[in-house]
Amino acid sequence: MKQDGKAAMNKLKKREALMQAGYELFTEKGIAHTSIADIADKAGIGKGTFYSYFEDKYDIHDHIISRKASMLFERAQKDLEKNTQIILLEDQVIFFCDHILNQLKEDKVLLRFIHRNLSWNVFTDILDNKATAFGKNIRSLIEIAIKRSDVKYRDAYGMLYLITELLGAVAYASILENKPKPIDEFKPDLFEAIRAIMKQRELQ
Amino acid sequence: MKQDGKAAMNKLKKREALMQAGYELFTEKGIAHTSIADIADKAGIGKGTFYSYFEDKYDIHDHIISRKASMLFERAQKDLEKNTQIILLEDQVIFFCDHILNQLKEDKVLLRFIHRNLSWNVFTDILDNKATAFGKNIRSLIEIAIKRSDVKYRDAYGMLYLITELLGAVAYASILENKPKPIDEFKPDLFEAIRAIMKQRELQ
Amino acid sequence: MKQDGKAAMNKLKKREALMQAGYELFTEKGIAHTSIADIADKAGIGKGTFYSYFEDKYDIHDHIISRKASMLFERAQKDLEKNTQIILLEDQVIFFCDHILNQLKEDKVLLRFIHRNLSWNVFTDILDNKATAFGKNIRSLIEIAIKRSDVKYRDAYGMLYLITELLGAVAYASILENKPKPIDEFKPDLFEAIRAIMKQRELQ
Amino acid sequence: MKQDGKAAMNKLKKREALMQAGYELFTEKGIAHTSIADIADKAGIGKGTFYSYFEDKYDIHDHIISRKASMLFERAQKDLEKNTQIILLEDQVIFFCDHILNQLKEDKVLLRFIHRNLSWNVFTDILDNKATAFGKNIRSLIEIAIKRSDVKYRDAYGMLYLITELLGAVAYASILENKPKPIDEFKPDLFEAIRAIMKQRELQ
DNA sequence: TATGAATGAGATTTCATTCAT
DNA sequence: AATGAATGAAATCTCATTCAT
Repeated sequence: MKQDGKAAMNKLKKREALMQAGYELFTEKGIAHTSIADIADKAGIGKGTFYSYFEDKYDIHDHIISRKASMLFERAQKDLEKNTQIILLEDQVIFFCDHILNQLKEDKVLLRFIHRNLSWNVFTDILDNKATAFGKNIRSLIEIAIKRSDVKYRDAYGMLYLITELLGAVAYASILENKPKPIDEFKPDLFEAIRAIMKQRELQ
Repeated sequence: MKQDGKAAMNKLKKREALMQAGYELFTEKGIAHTSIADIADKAGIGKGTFYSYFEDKYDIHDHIISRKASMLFERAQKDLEKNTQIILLEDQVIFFCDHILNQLKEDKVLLRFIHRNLSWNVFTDILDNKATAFGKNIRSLIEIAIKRSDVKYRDAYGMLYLITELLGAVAYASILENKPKPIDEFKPDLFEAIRAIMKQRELQ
Repeated sequence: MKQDGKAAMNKLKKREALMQAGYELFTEKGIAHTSIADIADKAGIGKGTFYSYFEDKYDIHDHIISRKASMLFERAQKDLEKNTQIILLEDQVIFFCDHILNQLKEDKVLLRFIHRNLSWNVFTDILDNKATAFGKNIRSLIEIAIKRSDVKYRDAYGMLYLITELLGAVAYASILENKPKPIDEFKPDLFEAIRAIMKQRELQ
Repeated sequence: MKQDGKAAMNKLKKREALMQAGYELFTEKGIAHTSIADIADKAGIGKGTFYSYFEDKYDIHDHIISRKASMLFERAQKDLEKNTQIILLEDQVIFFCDHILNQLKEDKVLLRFIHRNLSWNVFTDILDNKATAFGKNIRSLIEIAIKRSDVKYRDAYGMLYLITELLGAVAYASILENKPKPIDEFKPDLFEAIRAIMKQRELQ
């Protein structure tokens, strides 16, 4: 196990390269038509080497989803922090959702990738993910926001989960296929729905 | 035209056998690990014969989804029609959702199968599906319900789609993994969210 | 399972071709350096087809051993039947052993192949093998020989097994490496040893 | 020359560890399904380091066989020396064989390992093996025994080889599978066969 | 000297698809 | 029309060997 810093760094880089290659290929061709050889080739890494990093293509797929979804949330969180004038939790949630929809609209490849791959497990993974660029994980940031909020909500986490799922479920068809409407027309509906859900969970 | 009734019946039976076999295998092992040979074998049909019924495993998969989701909706619709005392559209929607959740709770195999497979396309397919047991398709039934309702809603179809997606997105983790809560505890939250969404879309 | 004669015949021929190819390759290069592709190629059969006949290369290897050892015994048995003037069971056994050694001396490839692969299981397989060219299996022929013999032996089958093992154990080094002596010099020793073993098991 | 005693000891220990690991793995999974990585891992030694001790897995396999077979013979020889009252060479041989069978009965792993791996070459290797715990090698001990014996045998070494082979050929199926009989029932037969072989080679 | 990450040749294995029967 | 044997491309996966550290 004696591993100097350089070697460890190199391993991380290779892992990164594999995930990036996998991400591109999975979105281009789908997991069914992507082979491990494809991924290794694109990453500039030997085929056999793949197996010291991931078990199989489903394993790397899972890891990429967590990673990508984390980044999505992190970026939204980061920008939210900059907008210190948004005070109400309800407004913060809407800002967050809007931010994510905008990211997905800009990065349709990403959208195609995480589509229908958000789940409760991934959601909690993200919340607790220590491997973020921030010092703090997202869960603790959310906790702070909930605490600071004057308005309190019944089971706030459950509520956020519900909202996340709704967002994920709806984004794909709207952004990529304009169904039932193009995302910019759909947003008002969606945000109203989200506000309605939150309102109805307000305590007192 | 030289196809007698018996032969046609036989063809239908084989198609049925293939779909049932596919349904079981896809649920057990996932589409990635199910081969056409597996399906044909389980259906007791020659491998080559598969191709006279479906193009490939993705084709049969799509058909099974439509079929299963249709049945899910049909049963709920049927029971709804029996309960003539439920008059408000909002209550009808809740009844419908509850019915579907109950079905999925009883038939976890079905849940596992349709999980992540509902989409706008499937949704509209179902609405227009002529191959139902009813004389009328579901869309026309919904149209009638909307027309009869005293309360009118902004973009009723979009609203129903939203609700469907929310339902599908949330059912899996709740029923199978009790996350974030067991479905029976989660239902009140969910139904309140749905009512909130509807309320906020009421016209006038 | 409806398989006409022609198709069944064809399957048998393919099986035969695979076994012959396997036999040649295993003796040329050893099992470790023979791949399934090699075998299929040499047999003029698709690589994938191999798997409808045998599980893996160890499976076909076992089948070839049984087959080849059977043939070895069958030929010896056949020639023994022709020599009706050899009456004593002891002489028949020696004739049998001599015949086998001669066959192995002539067919060193075969020797190399069955070397250290005779075991009690293979031995009994051979005795009961119905798939011989004869109408009768070897066991029943031996039974007849034992019954006819005036001299009776204690546990005749165990005795034959012992002799077979001794023969198999010794043949390789002697025929192929002249160790401890060339086979023709070694035979007298060996046959005397066999006669000694038999003598000492005579009853009465 | 700059190799101090400690380093040399360490090398020996590693060699030992590799052989022990190889022994266990070869017995468990067979040589075909054991990789060099497996052996090095189990020995707690780097994969690359394997190559400073052995050429490949066949090389280490050979060394283990010699080693294990040597130990088997050595132990039998040692105990034979203690029993000074066994005077006749024939009795000594039987004692020796009995001792070996008992060892194999107690150590079925060892039996499984050396099964089908005894050969004339291994036999002579053992006889001349200088790397035994004794000061003297086994061959010289046997020579002494032969010289001392009043009864003389035709080609004594060839005779011993024959007996060794018979023993090896028969031990496996009898001890592990009780075929054709459990070893304790089979022993009388076997020993009588051995005595018969020896008797018949007595000179004068 | 020892290590183990990396390699890629080559082995095994799967399976969609064809096609003679 | 139905079959399932045959195919071989392409996938997965293994592992002996090298070599920078």
